Amino acid sequence: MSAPATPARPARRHDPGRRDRLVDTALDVIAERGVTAATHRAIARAADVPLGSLTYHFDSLTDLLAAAFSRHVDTVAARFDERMRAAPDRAAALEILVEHLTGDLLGSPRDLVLAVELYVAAARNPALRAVTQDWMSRSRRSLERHLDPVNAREVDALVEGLVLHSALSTDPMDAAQIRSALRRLAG
Amino acid sequence: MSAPATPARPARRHDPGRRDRLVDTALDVIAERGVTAATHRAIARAADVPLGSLTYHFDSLTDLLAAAFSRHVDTVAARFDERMRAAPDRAAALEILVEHLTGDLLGSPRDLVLAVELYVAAARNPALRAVTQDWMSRSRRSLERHLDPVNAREVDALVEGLVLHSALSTDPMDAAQIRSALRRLAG
DNA sequence: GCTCGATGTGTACGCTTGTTCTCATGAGCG
DNA sequence: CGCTCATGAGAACAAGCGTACACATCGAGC
Repeated sequence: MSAPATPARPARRHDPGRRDRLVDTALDVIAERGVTAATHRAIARAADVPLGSLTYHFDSLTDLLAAAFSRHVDTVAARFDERMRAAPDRAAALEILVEHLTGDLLGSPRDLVLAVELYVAAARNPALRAVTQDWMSRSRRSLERHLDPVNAREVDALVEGLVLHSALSTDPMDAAQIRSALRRLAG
Repeated sequence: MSAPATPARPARRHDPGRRDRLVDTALDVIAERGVTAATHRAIARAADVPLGSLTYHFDSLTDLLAAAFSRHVDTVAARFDERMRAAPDRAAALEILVEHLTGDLLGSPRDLVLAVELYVAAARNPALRAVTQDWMSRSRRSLERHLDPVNAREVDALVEGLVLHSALSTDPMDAAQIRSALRRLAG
């Protein structure tokens, strides 16, 4: 046998789009095991690429994490803004927000975890704080399509708290409770 | 000279209360440099004790961090509950809450940072999640002295979100805004 | 078809980490 | 006093980390 039937690694020389794939894989690792476990080696293993490949494509681990979070924020913020833009009026906007919270966010543990992990990472890493602030400002701007700036800020804070509670508490609030609270605060 | 004039370390053999001091020092390190920087060595250096002393007094680093956060939660929760207990009625309770948020929490970066660091640590460490849940439930119970359970929960979520925003955002809300939002939600 | 620069690979280095281990010490008790 | 054992001290270890680097490989332009 000059060539093994099933090589352990497919010898992926010339792998265009690897950079992109690394960003996605990094996000997966963060979601599954947390930002502190998102090491070069863990991401390399998950993406099935050699260790050196990471430092070739990204100057540092922080760069890679920033790229990953940045992509995630882009995705979520764009989706949210699209929905808010489609709302005909304030009442509809609030209902969409409830749907967004209870359906998407609380429904998919992944996004919830990623949100908290971003807070975590940003709390100590200045390079990632820019991503968090981008997220906060885009979220607020979306809300401002139907709420005045001050109110948008209040609602945003409540949403952030609900997310945190849902992630860390044992018994999260249900859709009806969230709707009721949002209506009162946005009243 | 058989004995140096100023020994680098006072040879603190028999140091009763060292365990307590280690817990406090751990909290200081967490507040100043974050929970990820709170290593055995960092805490030992800050407390001016040898490295081995930490694993002697605490089975593991997690144990030490849990003890530290637990003590902090005790302090803050007790202080908060005392104030809420002293409130004659609902309106006064809300005002005290505003004071608590704007004065104590947002006034002292230390408590704010510790709150976020606890979220961070609990997000990944199951042993610390118990401390977070203890904090959340005590905070809610204090609020329930003047608010019904459902409302207490809503207010608690808003407070959590406000804390997070204050810690990570560039322009925190002022006391008047916070008061207004709390009044509306607790209405 | 050859060269050259971009990309991929694998190893190594220096460092920090949590934890363990052995030995020294001295306070409390008979 | 003398014993004993909880406590203190400091060195050591294995593991994991980010990063750097030397070498292989291949696509594209001449």
